[in-house]
Order: sequence, then C-alpha cells, then structure tokens
Amino acid sequence: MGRGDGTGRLASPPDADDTGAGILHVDMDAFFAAVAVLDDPTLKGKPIIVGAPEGRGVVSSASYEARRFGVRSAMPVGQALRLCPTAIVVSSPYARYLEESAKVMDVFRSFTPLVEPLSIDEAFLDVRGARRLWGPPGQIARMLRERVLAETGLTCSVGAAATKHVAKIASTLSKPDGLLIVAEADTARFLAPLSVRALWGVGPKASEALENRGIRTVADVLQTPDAVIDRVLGAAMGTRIRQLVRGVDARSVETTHVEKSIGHEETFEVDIADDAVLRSELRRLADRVGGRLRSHGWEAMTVAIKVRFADFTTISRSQTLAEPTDVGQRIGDAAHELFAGVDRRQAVRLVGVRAERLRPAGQTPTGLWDDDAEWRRVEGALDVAAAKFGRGAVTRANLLGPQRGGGTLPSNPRPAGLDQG
DNA sequence: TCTGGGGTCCTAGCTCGG
DNA sequence: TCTGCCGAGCTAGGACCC
Repeated sequence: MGRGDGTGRLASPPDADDTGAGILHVDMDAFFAAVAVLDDPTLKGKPIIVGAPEGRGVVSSASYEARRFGVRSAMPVGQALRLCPTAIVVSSPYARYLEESAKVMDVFRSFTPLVEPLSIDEAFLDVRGARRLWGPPGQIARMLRERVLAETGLTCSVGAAATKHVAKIASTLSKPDGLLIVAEADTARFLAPLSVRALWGVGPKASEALENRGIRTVADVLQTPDAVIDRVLGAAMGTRIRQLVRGVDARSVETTHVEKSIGHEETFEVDIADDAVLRSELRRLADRVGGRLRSHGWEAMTVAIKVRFADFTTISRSQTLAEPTDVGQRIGDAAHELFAGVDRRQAVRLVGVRAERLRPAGQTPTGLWDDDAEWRRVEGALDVAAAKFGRGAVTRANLLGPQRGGGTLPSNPRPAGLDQG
C-alpha cells in the first residue's frame, strides 16, 4: 500500500517503449479507503482515515484527500485527526477487504497465471508469456487497469519493468491511478537519480546511515566503494543493494508462498500489570496460533513470545520444543514458561505469541531420510541409546548429548518417534 | 503525540561438538 | 587430557515491508 500523497506522480505516454518490461507490479490505490467509498459513495472526494477511532489504533489507509494534510499509514489516528480534523474515520471488517481483494486478484489471473500476491492489495505479474494473447506489456498493463476499474470500481497503479524491484518502484512513482513503464534498456537511467530510500529494503535507519556519509541517491551508491556500503549496511544487505542499484534482481514471480511463522499479538487498551490477565491473554493468543497451525496443516518447532512494556521497550524470548506441536495448550505452556523468565518491572502494553520453524504436521520422512544408509545409521544410534539408557528413555537429548541445539543430526525432517522423550 | 498487526530477514553473541 | 579453531544451531533484537 503506497504511503505517498500522490503529488509529483509520473506516467508513461501511450507510445512508451515497453521493450523487456514484462514484469508488472500492480498496487491498488488507497485500497481500504477506496473500499469504504465503494460501500458508501457519499464519502467520495472526502478525506477518509481507515482505522480504529478509539484506543491505540493507527491509520491503516487514508484517501489521497487526507494524505494532502500529511496523514500517512501507520500514524496514530489521534495524530492524523489533528492534521486533518475534517477527516472521516471509518473501518470495515477485514473480510470485506478480502472480498474485494479476491475480485482484483481474479482480474490479474485473467491475464496470466503467473501472479504473486504480495499483500492484500498488490501483486507481481509475469506477462512475458502473454504477449501472443494480449499484446506487449504496456498494452496488457493498460487493459488490466481498465478491467480492474470496470469489474471492481477501484483504481490501481501499475509499474512495468524488467525486474520486480524496478516494477515496484515504478508503480509507486505512478500513484495514484497511473502507469509507468521502464524499458529494460532505460533501467540504469531510471534508477540513477532516485533517493536511496526508494530502494527495496532501505528504510529510515539505513537511509539515514547512508545519507550521513553523503550517499543520497542510487548514483551515489554506484560511485561508493563496496567496502563502505558493506560497513554501513552489513555484508548481506550491501550485496543486495549493490545488485538492485545495477538493476539486477534475479527473483522470479512466485505463485506459491510457504509461511515461515504464524503469530498473533495484541496491544491492550491500557497497560496491564496483572500477571493473571497477561497469562490468560498469552493462552488466548496461543490457542489462536494453534488453530491456525492446524488449519494450515503445520507444526511448530519453536515458540516465541513478545512483550512490549509501557515505555515501548520490546523484548522477545523463544524456546525450541522437545517435539513440534500444533496444540494451543502446548504452545501456551511454552509461552507461560518463557513469560515466567521475563523481568517485569513495568506494566505491559502488548503481548504476542508466535510459532516458528514450521513443518508439515505428521510429515512423512523425506530427503536425506529416504536414504537407506542414513536409516541404518539412525537405527544403529537408537540401538546404542536404548542399550545405554533403556528402551523407554531414547530421547533426542540422550542421543545427541545435553547441548541445546542437539547439533549434529541433519536438520531435515526427522522420522516420527526420534524426538519423543 | 504517542506509536497496530502480521510477517521476513539479518546480525551478533553464545554454546556445543568435532 | 587439554586447548584452540571452526561450523552449526539457538537465541535475542532490530530493521524493514505492507
């Protein structure tokens, strides 16, 4: 979801060169606010803030009329209302947004099966294989914008480029209701004058660190020695940023997504010091996490909690389970155990529970464990452990030693029973 | 003024085993 | 038996994204 106010937008002319620009990034304009207008057309043209009117809510989305007053997403609603006192605060059930999102995604898929939803209101499309059916990328982008509007009543902005990264930047610059095409050959010229903040992964901290060294634009990054960028951003991010500023982005449009963690957190209306209330909240969150794990068919190897105190300091604690689980009770037990070790000298503003290192529930051994030799090795180890500790005491800890990680076995999915203590 | 909720990825420090 | 090195796994925290 874009956070700009739409001033200074760029748009491509109808005859723009779209050679090599086969990756589209489509981003709905002020999506939540636009859905509110669909549901109540009298809101059209008015400053709208989507968020909870009371409590500690922040702005989820704002119409461009509100953004002109400086209202931005993630801003506290109270602050937004001070900037734009005439704004109308609305909120709809999340399911309502999902409903419109599904229609939009259906339109995208009518042009190509290669659609990668990035969030509820944006997606990458690979249209390189759709030329024969729909024409060149620029034409597809124009048709897609028209069809989204006709079928949903919503406007969107589209960036077309040779890579996901450049397409994403282009759609941002074309907002609202625009189309910006960057031909492959124009990539370097397009990127060079942009602020480093426009780069994917460069947020307020990284951009500040770069700007403190006089590195303000993409062109500046290109002229800066690699070692300097690595020192500022770290080696991994430095490498990635250097590729992005050169227009190199090997990521393809992925149509499937595998979750790596599932969690829930809740900010209280007022800070809470009562231990019983906090523990019951952890239980409730753990149950929700367990329910979601089961509905996805996952189990978690690790449980993590997050605690934010009244002064906004935030700590996290995590624990690897003796055996993976999708049971809310067990997740709650682990969360309680972790919570017991937290030094609570202040009231608590937020608690969260997260399930990490997910794997399919009741998974059949695969990969390395399909290897007969590997099985013989494991069976041998089990026999040795059974002889040493007794049949009933064959645990991972006994097999691998008392160290936390358990170490030397492969991290592939283990055969059922090996972890059981 | 007063900072949501759901995620991903990276880094640094630590422990442990080979 | 002890020590140092190295790699791997775990943990905590931070930055970033929408």
